Amino acid sequence: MSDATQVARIASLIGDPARANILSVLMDGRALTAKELAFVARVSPQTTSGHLAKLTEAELLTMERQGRHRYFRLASPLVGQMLESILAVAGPETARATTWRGGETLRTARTCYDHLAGRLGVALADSLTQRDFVALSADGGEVTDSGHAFLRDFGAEPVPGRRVFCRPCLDWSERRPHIAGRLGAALAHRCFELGWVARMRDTRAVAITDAGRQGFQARFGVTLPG
Amino acid sequence: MSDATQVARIASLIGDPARANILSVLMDGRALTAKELAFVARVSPQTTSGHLAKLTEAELLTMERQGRHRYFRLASPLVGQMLESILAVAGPETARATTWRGGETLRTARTCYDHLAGRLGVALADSLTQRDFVALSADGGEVTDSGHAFLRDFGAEPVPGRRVFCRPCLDWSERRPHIAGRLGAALAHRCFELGWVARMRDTRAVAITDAGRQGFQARFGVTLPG
DNA sequence: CGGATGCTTCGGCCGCCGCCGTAGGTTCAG
DNA sequence: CTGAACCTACGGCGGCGGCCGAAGCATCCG
Repeated sequence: MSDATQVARIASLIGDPARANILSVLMDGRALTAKELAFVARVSPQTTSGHLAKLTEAELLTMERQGRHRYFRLASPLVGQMLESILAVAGPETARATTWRGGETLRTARTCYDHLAGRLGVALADSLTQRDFVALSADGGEVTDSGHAFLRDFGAEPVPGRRVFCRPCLDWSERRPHIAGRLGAALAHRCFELGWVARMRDTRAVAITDAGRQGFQARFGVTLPG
Repeated sequence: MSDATQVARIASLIGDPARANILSVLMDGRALTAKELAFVARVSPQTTSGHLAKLTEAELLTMERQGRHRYFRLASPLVGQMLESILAVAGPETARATTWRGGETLRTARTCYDHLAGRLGVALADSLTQRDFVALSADGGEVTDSGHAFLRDFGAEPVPGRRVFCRPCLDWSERRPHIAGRLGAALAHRCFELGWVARMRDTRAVAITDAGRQGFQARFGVTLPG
């Protein structure tokens, strides 16, 4: 089976509006039940069940039983990365379209699978790059010695693992890279831990708290609009 | 309209096997005619025309008229990046092979339809241009008198035919033009004939031989890394 | 145990879309 | 001007696949 056939197989799965809704809402890395996903997909639970079976079969999602609930989440960061790259292509259209509820909030700060994106994510990447803590290239990134010290001090030392350490991820709304990979995940985790940002319901947008505004200014030199 | 709807719109376009074939074969940055694309898509020209219209409408492809031909290419590197990320999900083993094993080799030298591309292809174009053997413009190219003499001496006189004689082809990895058309084909053919380059299995990458390294240096003034 | 909840399977309906044949517009060669 | 090559527009056919109602398992609760 050729590469193109595989691409078509995956893309046709994402190409259905109901399934695209499901995948999009799972992009923040959370795990949701079939019923919740039926709601966001705006189709009946029966139909949703079929969609989820297909997505799981294709290894775009993973499922874990928990009592009588079934929780679904993206199978890997690769899937989130793929969705993000499709958004990057579809993005200009979205930007041209009328602003919808939450649009501006999403552009300010949101989660991208397990790291921070939007203006906040890009600003953090800029800050780290400008201070020579991180060197970003087209297809990878490295943390400098002083960068490691800064991260240790900040409390965001990435956990060891096989996953790529630091990777630039093109931001669909800002059209500039933010930091993904284990480093991106660690940064985001620490920001949530410090209460600098907080998840919002039913959206990937995150709220920046007052403490966050002060913290991002003090530690990263990033000034965010109040 | 939500971002998920946009994702579905783009993905459903890619989700058709014929269109996936078209996009995949264009991933190397070449521009192909509708007829050629009909062949790779394995559907009739009429059907292909419809597909190409949709892909162009969605700004995944761009089209330029050239006489009675219509050349199609990917609208931007973002589109190629998106396709790669889908491929990364579709076949981790396949993607790793293309990205890692062949990545650097592909960038160094590869075939683009029937001519040479990558750093080698761009370097040859630069050499011919700099010596006033070839004059490249945005939508075509001409060979000078001294250029014809050089080519005759080199043994790469293009065969007569209706096909475009000399055409700049934007190089996917280098983002600079290399030489396509009958001239590009003749050059590539002669390089293979001289044993300067050799095809590799299951990839568009080509290997540059030791004889090639010396030859490219002597005849074209092109120095290639060992 | 019986009812409620979460989820899946099955079956049938229906609309969308990919496909090609025919026909027509445009460009180029002789 | 004639014929050929390239591409597109239109119409009708056929099948894939999304959708829901009804029914069937699994799990939890009282």
